[in-house]
Amino acid sequence: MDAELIAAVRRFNRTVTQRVGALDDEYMARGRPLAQARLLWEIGPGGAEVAALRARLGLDSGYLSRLLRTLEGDGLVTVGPADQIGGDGRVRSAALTETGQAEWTELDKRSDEFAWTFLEPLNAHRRQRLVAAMAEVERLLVASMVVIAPCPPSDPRARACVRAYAREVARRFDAGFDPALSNPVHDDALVPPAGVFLLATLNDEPVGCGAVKLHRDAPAEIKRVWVSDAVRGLGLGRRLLGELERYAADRGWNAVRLDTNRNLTEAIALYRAVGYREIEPYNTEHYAHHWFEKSVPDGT
Amino acid sequence: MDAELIAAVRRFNRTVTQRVGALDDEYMARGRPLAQARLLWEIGPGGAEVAALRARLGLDSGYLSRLLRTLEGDGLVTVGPADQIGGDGRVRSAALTETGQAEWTELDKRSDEFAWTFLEPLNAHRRQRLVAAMAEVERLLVASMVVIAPCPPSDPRARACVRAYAREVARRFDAGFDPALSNPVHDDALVPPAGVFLLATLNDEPVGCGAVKLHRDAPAEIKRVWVSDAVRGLGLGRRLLGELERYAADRGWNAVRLDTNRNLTEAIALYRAVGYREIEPYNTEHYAHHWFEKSVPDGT
DNA sequence: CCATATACCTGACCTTAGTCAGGTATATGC
DNA sequence: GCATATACCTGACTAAGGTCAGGTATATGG
Repeated sequence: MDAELIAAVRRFNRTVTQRVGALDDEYMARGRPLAQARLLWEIGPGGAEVAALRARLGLDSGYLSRLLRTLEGDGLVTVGPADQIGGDGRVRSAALTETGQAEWTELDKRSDEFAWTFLEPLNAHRRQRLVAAMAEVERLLVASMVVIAPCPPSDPRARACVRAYAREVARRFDAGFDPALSNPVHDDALVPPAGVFLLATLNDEPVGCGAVKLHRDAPAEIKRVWVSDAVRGLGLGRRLLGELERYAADRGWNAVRLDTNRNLTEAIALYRAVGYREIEPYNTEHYAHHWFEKSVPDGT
Repeated sequence: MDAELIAAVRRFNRTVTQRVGALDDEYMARGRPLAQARLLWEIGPGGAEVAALRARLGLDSGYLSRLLRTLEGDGLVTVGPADQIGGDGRVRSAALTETGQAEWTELDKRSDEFAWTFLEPLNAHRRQRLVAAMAEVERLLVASMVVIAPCPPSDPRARACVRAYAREVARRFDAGFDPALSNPVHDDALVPPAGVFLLATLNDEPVGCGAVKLHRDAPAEIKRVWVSDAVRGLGLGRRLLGELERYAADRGWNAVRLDTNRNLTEAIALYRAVGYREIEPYNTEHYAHHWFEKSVPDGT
């Protein structure tokens, strides 16, 4: 741990996040309790389902209900059944009344004004620099906010990742990608104890994935490592690979291997960088040009 | 107002300040109420006077007393008379007990760990970039956190600024600076209605100043514009000049003038940039080589 | 159709944060 | 030495944030 870097981050946390965060809250609140203001904001002009609000704001179900009743009492919000056709009759949905819309617009305006207080004292050149630096901080902090956790391959978020993976290889392989020509991977093989599917999420949105199959009497096999464009270049691929290797190692496997297409050059570079070495083909995957193996240290 | 820049700042506020700020609080709190944890932190290994804590944390006097009693009750802090020799007998000072010291060290360690969570997933190169971007954001946000307000020239913070100003010109003038050779400025001339002294503060620390004398039957005269190294290059000098000009204009003066030394090149560049034009000498200031004047629009 | 799960709700309750009106002891200007 | 200000304190009070144990209505798997 580099003490100087840590000190710099701490200074930033103190002066920027604490101070700006507190001011932002004040602007947002406008005399109203902050929790109410935030909720009003999250409901937004388009309305939102109660469950979604609960998840986004991380509130207790009872607490959220009470907040909604208060906003209803103030004539800012109406809560009614979510009117999806044939939808779940228990689900309810909150929408802004006309007064609520006006209030939301006011909040939006004040948020703009608050942001402007940072830009206003600067000249055009420094404004650009500030915004660029903010974007850089934001992007690099994203790396620490990505959560990697096991997930059933049947989960809609997992499916979304695999579809994105397929779309990407279709775009990059020389002759597209036809799943029928490729060795199939069954869900069952990616569910413990046969293997695992890891999902990487950023604020609960899927941004990457990876899977490993624990073959009987053979090295474990890594499949479907994919990282969303939004978070590429932040070391997520490396982290996913590491977690998959550790998963296999912890369960007694001492080597992992994988196949890949020659067009995925950054992936190949990554494999080499983290210690994979090229081996003879161990399967007949139609789209593979390279096969790699890495021995993984015992998990004990 | 540039909508794109504003949107970028708002995104930053949302993802960085809100999220990181909230996490930082959690780390800090460790099960203890946040206000207590913050107070414990602010007391620090060296102890602190109660008044200083009140100012730094912005707490109500009664509330702070109660927090101190709680920490005392938990055996973390002792509060006793501030033992300055011949000091004010009303002033009291808080210090950490041994347990309190241990707790403080733990908070410090956790703060380090929290900062490390941002750095850890990045490689060395990106760590440097993150820290550099954070420093840039911090520096540019400072501009919006500087508060300019009138202040009696006898205020200790005003005196500190004027001393810093004198030190700086002593360093930069060709033959040093001897106040006895320079036209004196009396405090009375910088107190309304004769004139005003403006103090620029950042978190209540003085970081700049400027004064204007409202001469009878003559243009107003700007004196002692100084900006601390810590905030130089953020447009504070320009802001101070603008406020001084407005002060004079609002009171019926339609021109301001000032004298300056040839070595203060950035100041001279600033004067020209904001509309001052060079005039014949209007006084016999020993250290002046240039005299400037600007007409200021009526305040009505 | 029954058992169980889920989505949302209500009521009871608690802690934390913070304000305000005095109170006591010391300092300060005249 | 008196009036007034100041530094810190106590007690009474309030609002906000939040938890928890049920309750009701709808969904779901067998």
